[in-house]
Amino acid sequence: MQRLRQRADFLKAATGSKAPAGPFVLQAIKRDEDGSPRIGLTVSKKVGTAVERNRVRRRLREIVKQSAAMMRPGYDYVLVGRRAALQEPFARMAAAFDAAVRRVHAAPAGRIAKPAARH
RNA sequence: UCAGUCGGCCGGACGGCCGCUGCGGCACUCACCGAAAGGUGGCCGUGGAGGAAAGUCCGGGCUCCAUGGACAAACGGUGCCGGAUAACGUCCGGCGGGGUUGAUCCCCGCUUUCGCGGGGAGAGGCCCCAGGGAUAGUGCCACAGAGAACAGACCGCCUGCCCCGCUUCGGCGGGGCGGCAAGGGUGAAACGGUGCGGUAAGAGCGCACCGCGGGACCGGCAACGGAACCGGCACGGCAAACCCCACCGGGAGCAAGACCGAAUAGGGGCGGCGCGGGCUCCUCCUCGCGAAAGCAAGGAGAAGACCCGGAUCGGUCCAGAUCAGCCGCCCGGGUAGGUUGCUUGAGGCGCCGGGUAACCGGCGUCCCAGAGGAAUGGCCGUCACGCAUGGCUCUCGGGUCAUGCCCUACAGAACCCGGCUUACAGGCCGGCUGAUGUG
Repeated sequence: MQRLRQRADFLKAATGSKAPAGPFVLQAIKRDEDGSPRIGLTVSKKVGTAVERNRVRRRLREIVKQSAAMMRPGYDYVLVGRRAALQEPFARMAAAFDAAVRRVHAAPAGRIAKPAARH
């Protein structure tokens, strides 16, 4: 899984479709070519101290690893960590990520995808 | 054994599955991304957070910039002495001062004695000290109080002298001239403290003890300590107010710096094209001379080469300055981006030696994180530890079992070292002090 490293890639992904969940926000955008999917993680200082930010980053990265098959080639994904990712049970977070990937591809680019039938 | 305090150390262990990243080896010379520089991708082995990685408060290394050298000025910092160190505001050893506790000793009063009360000195323990200079100068010392830095007499005390009244002739009361600074009161601080003598009352006026100032000489590398003797006692505090003295300091920081290097814009050079003018070869027309070849004049068109060039500024000229179309190639600077700097270092460990110690020396041995939208992890099992609840037991301190929780406190390297400061669940070791128990 390739990672995003350039600031320009992150800014471009922010203009794509978005899927907010509790512990994170998923953004996705189609690239010009059909290479393997790329993923970037954003965990700002608002989330907490360096220790907490690192932990959020690691848990999100692990979820991405487990659900790598769902991601489509030619897409760039950016995962914005939220503070809830510190405490959320791992299995629930993984399920939320799978749902977010589906939502982000169902919605037209530029629109915010609503959570599907929240109950 | 427990408590307090000081110092040092550790800060979950083992295992399974799946990953990340540095290095080494082997494959691949292939695929992908990129204009390029360069990057990504396989398998095996191996390394992979801290005592504070934190705050960024000091000190260095390293890099670039500035600077002719030295000194001074300015600004900032440090400030007892000696040592350690690359250096420090750090560390070690020593000295001094203050606070608290206080063994012991001294003085005075009462007491037959035992002893009681008041005052003073003070070994030792613990804690604190921005601990140079107040005779270099300037400034400040509020309020209260009579008087506060060449200080004072409000209340008060005194019958020494004078006057008045009374008198039981002892004196008493009032006023004045004077004397005093002991007591009251104010204050952070009142021209040393306590006691005795002395006196009208008092006062270092005299004396004892204590304090204070000077001090030959002695000890110590020094800070400083001791001290014969002298002086009846003065010379206040604040430098964390300015200031003076001594010493130290150029600035910015790995986003330092070095190398590679697009697109676009801009810079320089070379070449070409285009525009205007001049001259001319040439072509055509008209006319003249000539027998002809040809010569000559005018007009029109016009290729190549050559020469000159425009605009603005300035009254004009010269000189000058600035600006100036299109295309191609080359060059240099440089942005994004990439690579590097990047981990072997005032390094860790062990032994020996020196030193009270901080620390230093010698020998041996080891290589111990190097990311970059930022690796060092995710999930799980067992055990240990902790907490909560419940059961059982019980010598009432605990022990044991089950379940649950946190799967752990503070906290995540960002160029590298030495310190300081701050945060920290729980645990281990040692020194000192005290209490208790046993022999």
